This record gives sequence, C-alpha cells and structure tokens, in this order.
Amino acid sequence: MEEFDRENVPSEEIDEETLFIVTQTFKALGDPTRVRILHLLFKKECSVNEIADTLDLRQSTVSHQLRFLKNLRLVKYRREGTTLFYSHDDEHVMRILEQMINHACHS
Amino acid sequence: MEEFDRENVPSEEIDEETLFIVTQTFKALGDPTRVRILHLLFKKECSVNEIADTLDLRQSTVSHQLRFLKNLRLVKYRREGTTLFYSHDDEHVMRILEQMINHACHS
DNA sequence: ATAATATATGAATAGATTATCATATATGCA
DNA sequence: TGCATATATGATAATCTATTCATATATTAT
Repeated sequence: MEEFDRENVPSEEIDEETLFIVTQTFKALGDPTRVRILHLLFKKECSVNEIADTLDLRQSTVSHQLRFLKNLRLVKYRREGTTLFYSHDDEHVMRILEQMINHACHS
Repeated sequence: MEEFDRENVPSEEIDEETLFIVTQTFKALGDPTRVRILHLLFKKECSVNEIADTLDLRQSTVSHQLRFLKNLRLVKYRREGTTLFYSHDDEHVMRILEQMINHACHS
C-alpha cells in the first residue's frame, strides 16, 4: 500500500476546475489581438487609446479585449484623470507568453 | 548610433509569422479535450481507442483532435499493426502546459 | 451646467470551432 | 479473398468568438 501526496500527483486526470482555468487562460493567449496587447503591456503600462494607436486597432476592440483579460486577472489598471493605464497582472502567465514567443521564433 | 542583435530584441512588435505560431499553439491548449489528451500523453504513449476510452470521448472526436495536434507537431505516432500509438512531440510546449496546470491548481 | 475627451457597453453579424454521425480506408489474419 | 478491427475523413449542425458601429458613461475643465 502506497501513500500519495494529494498536492503532487501528476499522473491523474486534471480536475474540472483546474482544466477550466487552464483552458480559459490559454484561450486568452490564443488570439492575435490579445497576444499583441499583452506583449505591449509586457514592456510598458499603456492607456486604451495608446494601445489602439500603437497596434492599429479600434478603441472598442481594445476595450472589449481588455475586459476579457481583466476578467481573467491577466491585466489591471489605474486611473489618472479620464485615462486608464493598463498593465499586466500575472507574472507567471506573462513569462509563459514570452517563453512561447521565444520558442516560436527560434524554431 | 546603437547596434541591435536581431535575435534578441524583446521590445518590438511580434512579427506576423511568430504571432501566428504562438496563437495557433495556444489555441491548441485552449480546448479542454485537447488539454486532456495532451495531459494523458504527457504520462504515456496511447492508442486512439485508449485515449477515447480513458477520457470517455468518441473515437472520431479523438482522431480529429489528434490530427489538429499533429499538424502543429505537438504529437507524433508510431504504428504497430492496425494500432497507432500517439505520444507528445514538443517537450517545450508540454512543459508550458504542465507549468500552467500547476499555476492554475495552486492559485 | 456644458463641452470635450477617454473609455465602456450592447447589439448585430460574420467567421471559426467542436462534436457527431455515417462512412471510408488500412492492416492483419483465416 | 473476405472479415474483423483500428483509425481517418467528410459533411453537418450547434455553439462560440471577434470585430464593428452606435451610443452610453465618466471625468475634468471652463
């Protein structure tokens, strides 16, 4: 008879909640617009319009996608007057994104 | 005047081809069925029917998803008689998947 | 209070994605 | 050759997604 550490059993099926979070997060990274936004925020904090201008996207497109990313807590913002400055809010996911970018462009 | 190493400039927009590969790969990881399949293949090589039985999926569903994953070179297979044994084929992406699973279930 | 600016929201639509069924193909064996 | 088994494929329908336009909301300054 063997004992298992419940925190450390890689050999079982993923539980439903974890699966949901994992796939939602990867889904967020599976869209070009969102990846471009996140990659921009990796470098610096940006306002909505800055993002739209830099990436040549409509303001509403950016706003919709930022909401999506904020729901997943991948970005956060701070207000300064009427301007909202967005920045990334999940170091680990950002590291994963940069890893994948490096993987992709050195392959 | 400064010189840049073209291979090492994190501060620019991602080129289109890299963006495509990155988002395609994340898209692959953004679906519960594919994540369950990959997570299973992380542990061991499996035949199509084994995957279907283990994960309670239709054979054709598994086959379609395996084709998807194979197009992205995330899985490979070897034949033994009429049986095809699939296994993962991208260590880096598998590491990223396992990282995200750990991130998700310890959060 | 009004205007100007920044951002968010809702509805609509076009396009993509997924699972399923039915069937085709391929291999091994009697 | 013909049958059984394993896997692949094609078409379809249901669902989901991303973008767009139009408009609403919020903040600041006059």
